[in-house]
Amino acid sequence: MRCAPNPNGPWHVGHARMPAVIGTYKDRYDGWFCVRFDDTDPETKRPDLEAYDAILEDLEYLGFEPDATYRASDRLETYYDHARKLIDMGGAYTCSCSGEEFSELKNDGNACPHREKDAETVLEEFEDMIAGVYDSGEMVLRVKTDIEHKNPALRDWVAFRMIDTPHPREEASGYRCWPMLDFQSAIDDHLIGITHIIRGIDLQDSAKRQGFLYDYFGWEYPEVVHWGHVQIDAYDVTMSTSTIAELIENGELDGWDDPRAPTLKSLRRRGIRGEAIVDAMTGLGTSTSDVDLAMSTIYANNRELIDEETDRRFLVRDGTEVPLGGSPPDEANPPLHPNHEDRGVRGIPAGDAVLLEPADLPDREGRIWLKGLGCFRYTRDALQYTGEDLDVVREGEVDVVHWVPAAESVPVRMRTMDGDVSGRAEPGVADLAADEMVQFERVGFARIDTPSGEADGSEAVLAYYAHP
RNA sequence: GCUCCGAUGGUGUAGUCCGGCCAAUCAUAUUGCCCUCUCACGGCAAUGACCAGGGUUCGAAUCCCUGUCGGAGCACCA
Repeated sequence: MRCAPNPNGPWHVGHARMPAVIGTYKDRYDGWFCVRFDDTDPETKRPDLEAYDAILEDLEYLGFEPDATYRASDRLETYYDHARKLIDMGGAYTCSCSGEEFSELKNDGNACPHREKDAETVLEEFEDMIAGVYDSGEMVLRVKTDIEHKNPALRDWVAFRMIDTPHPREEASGYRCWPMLDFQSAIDDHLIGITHIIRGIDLQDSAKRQGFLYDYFGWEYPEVVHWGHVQIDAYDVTMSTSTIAELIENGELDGWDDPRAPTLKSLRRRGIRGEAIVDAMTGLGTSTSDVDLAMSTIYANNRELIDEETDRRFLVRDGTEVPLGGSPPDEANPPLHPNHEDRGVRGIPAGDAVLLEPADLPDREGRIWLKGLGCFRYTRDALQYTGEDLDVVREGEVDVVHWVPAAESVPVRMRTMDGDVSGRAEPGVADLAADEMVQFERVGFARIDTPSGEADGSEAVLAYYAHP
């Protein structure tokens, strides 16, 4: 099987579907899969030189390693050779009709005058195309199919056209005569030995178009499955590489890994495992109708992967400072993980005042349980320690909330899909290393991106929010 | 206009080929209860779907027709 991306940027979440499915099938049925960059349009779908590696990196993040990697732009001579053979068989002709002219003839089921040229002339003109004698738009090579075919989309389609703009890859920059996807892909799929093709419904007619080529060459066409488009809820930004690139260009997004961007790099930075995405994608199956993937499915998968191994911490967002009174304990020692007492506890000094999330501030004379510390009554703008037993929590009389000391907490900047959040975390968070995951209790899972003091000019720990 | 394709709960999916075991599977989401010093994890429960209408049949989610809705192609894009 193959994954044939157009290298025009790093992958968005939807791109994960192809490797997820074919990679999973490969593992299940002892198969083989390659990545083939279909970079045969240096102009309208101009490849981005950095995208080749970016895509391979995204693939690695998802947990797959291709058995081989190809670039169509390395293989022009192969395509030319097959075109020559096709011309010899009388299966193609050079055509200088304008797109409009031809389209009109074609829609009426009429052949253009160039269709009946003899193979020799066609070959000569094709060699001129390769030599770059023509300018863009002057000449194309068409595959002779059936000009009266009931589906107009299949009638005498273009196999090669002239493009004046040089290819961005230096190795391919000399070519001017480029194959269209249907020709390139058809030849490659056979030569590479692809047995099964999965592609989008936008390419529904491709197999039928390419079938004419396979018939000329006497080849057998691979099995094809078409699937619909995937949409993902939870994002304001469209899943389109060019749209995302534009938003980055004009500064609305910080980059491909901005948490608001629906890209794999973004999910990766938030600490979501590739496996969680792959499982969600394979769960979509391969139906031909369009599907909506709920981000909550990816989150649920990820939570299952990381919950047991992720330690707990406190983070208070936009904290309100409240003084403490009544001689509470000096320090709280909640466990690092409630299901794993053996991992030990964290030490959180209480100090004279704490920060609470505004929504957690109790009503006047109301009681609240600061987790790990004890029960307090909110009186005269201060929290007075009541010394009550944990039973008040067990009885459900008092709500348990998270908190941090006002003095000894560490500043945190947490980037989320909905914008940045600033807050303060318990002291231990300052010692966490980059890439560690934490669960901020009652807030959610997050990935430590940059430890305190390491970010440029910032004392704050930089974290990326993953999900609840 | 011409040509393809599709339609199962909020979302995804199984079942459709070879009609009965489907008063429809599983997951996720939502709600409630239990557990818990987290609104995490875990346990239990509830809500919730075969696009519509005809036909064939003893019997239709499954086969046929029509309609409705949705998607795609008819590019010198991929």
